[in-house]
Amino acid sequence: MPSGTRARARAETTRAILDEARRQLAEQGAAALSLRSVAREVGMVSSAVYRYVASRDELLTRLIIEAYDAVGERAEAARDPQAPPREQWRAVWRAVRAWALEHPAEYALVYGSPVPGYAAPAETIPAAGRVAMVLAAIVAEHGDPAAGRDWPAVVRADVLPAVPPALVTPAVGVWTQLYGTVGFELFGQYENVVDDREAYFDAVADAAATAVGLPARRAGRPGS
Amino acid sequence: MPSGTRARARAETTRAILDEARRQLAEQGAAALSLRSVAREVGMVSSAVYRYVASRDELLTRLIIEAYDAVGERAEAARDPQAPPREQWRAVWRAVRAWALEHPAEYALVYGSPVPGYAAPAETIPAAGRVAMVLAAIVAEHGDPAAGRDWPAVVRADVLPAVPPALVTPAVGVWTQLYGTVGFELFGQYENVVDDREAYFDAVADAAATAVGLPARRAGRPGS
DNA sequence: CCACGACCGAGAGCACTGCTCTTGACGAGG
DNA sequence: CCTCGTCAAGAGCAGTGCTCTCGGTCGTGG
Repeated sequence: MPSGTRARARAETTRAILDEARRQLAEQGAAALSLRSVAREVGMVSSAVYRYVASRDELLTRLIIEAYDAVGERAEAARDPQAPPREQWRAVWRAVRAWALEHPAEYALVYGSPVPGYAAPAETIPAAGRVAMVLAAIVAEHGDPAAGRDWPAVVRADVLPAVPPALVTPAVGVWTQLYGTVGFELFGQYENVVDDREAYFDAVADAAATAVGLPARRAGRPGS
Repeated sequence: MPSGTRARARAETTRAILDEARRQLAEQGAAALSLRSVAREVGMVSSAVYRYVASRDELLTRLIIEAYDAVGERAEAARDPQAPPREQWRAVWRAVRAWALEHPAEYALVYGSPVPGYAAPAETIPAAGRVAMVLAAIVAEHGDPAAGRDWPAVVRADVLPAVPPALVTPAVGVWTQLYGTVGFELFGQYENVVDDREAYFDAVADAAATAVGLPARRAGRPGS
């Protein structure tokens, strides 16, 4: 049985290491993250942090999971199930974009090109799907299957069980578009191209909503 | 005036360095690219390569430009201006995907998250636009401006002068979608999600063609 | 209550990296 | 022919990930 005192101290040190690592990640990016400098900042010698983190890769894995969870939480919090479908949709999209703009290095770590020699381990998978699940829930509840009639069924049916089969493929498409758009903005591809980034992003989100058959915004108030 | 013999030897050594660097990039990714190991493989000592390449960053910059040019060339070659618009479109999309699948590390270098501390210098800009120009040419020639009526005008009009103003914003959107889709496939996001990658990709390409108002594929032969 | 043993931090060390500076040789141009 | 620019080589600095060993400390089982 863990000792209590011992375990608490250990948890605190681990937290300090992870926090400092995330700080450095945010400031200089993933490749510049050095175990030695984390150790220095935390006040240990480099070999000591290996008692808490097996390797630099494992440190990155932990940061990846925390990042997935953070953006997933934001997306979940942004969704108001009472609001009209398209408003829910836009809120979630905006939440992902906002988080990405606030945490560019973490976003790059998670959705950018993988660090060479590093393959995302299996334990990242559940955390990775949280945003997708939020979007899928909106599609499942309000999507019109007719919107998917031009799409072939090339996606595994079981990945989004709640979504009407006809909408699964376009849903994957718009999921891709969300991250593609955020990534392009974040990595500077829209520099000197897109003027009003917010308006552009909202327009893409709206087109995506249409692609998965969310009902058009009504002029009157909903529920009439 | 350059000496001729001298200049030729210099050009050959430079090529050997760049080739070996690209080989290592392809095998182990950008972060694993080491100037020292390039030097070893080329048969020089590490300090000697600094006569040809100012720094590791400059080496990466050169590789980026070569990669942009390679994929741009492929895209240009894939387009047959005589073919029906949607066929041109699909051929270019497929060319980009094929190149990316053949050169994943180079694709990641160019379109993935930027290497930290590294800002793409200005000399990469012209090469970067080649694929976009090919797609823009198709849109300019065959796109129906009516397809852009739901899009706000939030993109600088001068980036794609040949494209009808109403289509500029959706064109940027589908340009994003191309790289988002290729990137997701390449970086493993479609693992256990998308079964038939080719069919999925073609479907996305076709939806994109519709978004920029390319005429629907006719049943009869064109030109009747 | 106390000794044992798990745990932990420190330090040295290995192999590697990017980059700089100095030294010596070679060969093309004046 | 001889000078001077160009080039390869080597040593060296500061940094990295990671391993191993050595003492000390502190919680826990007897």
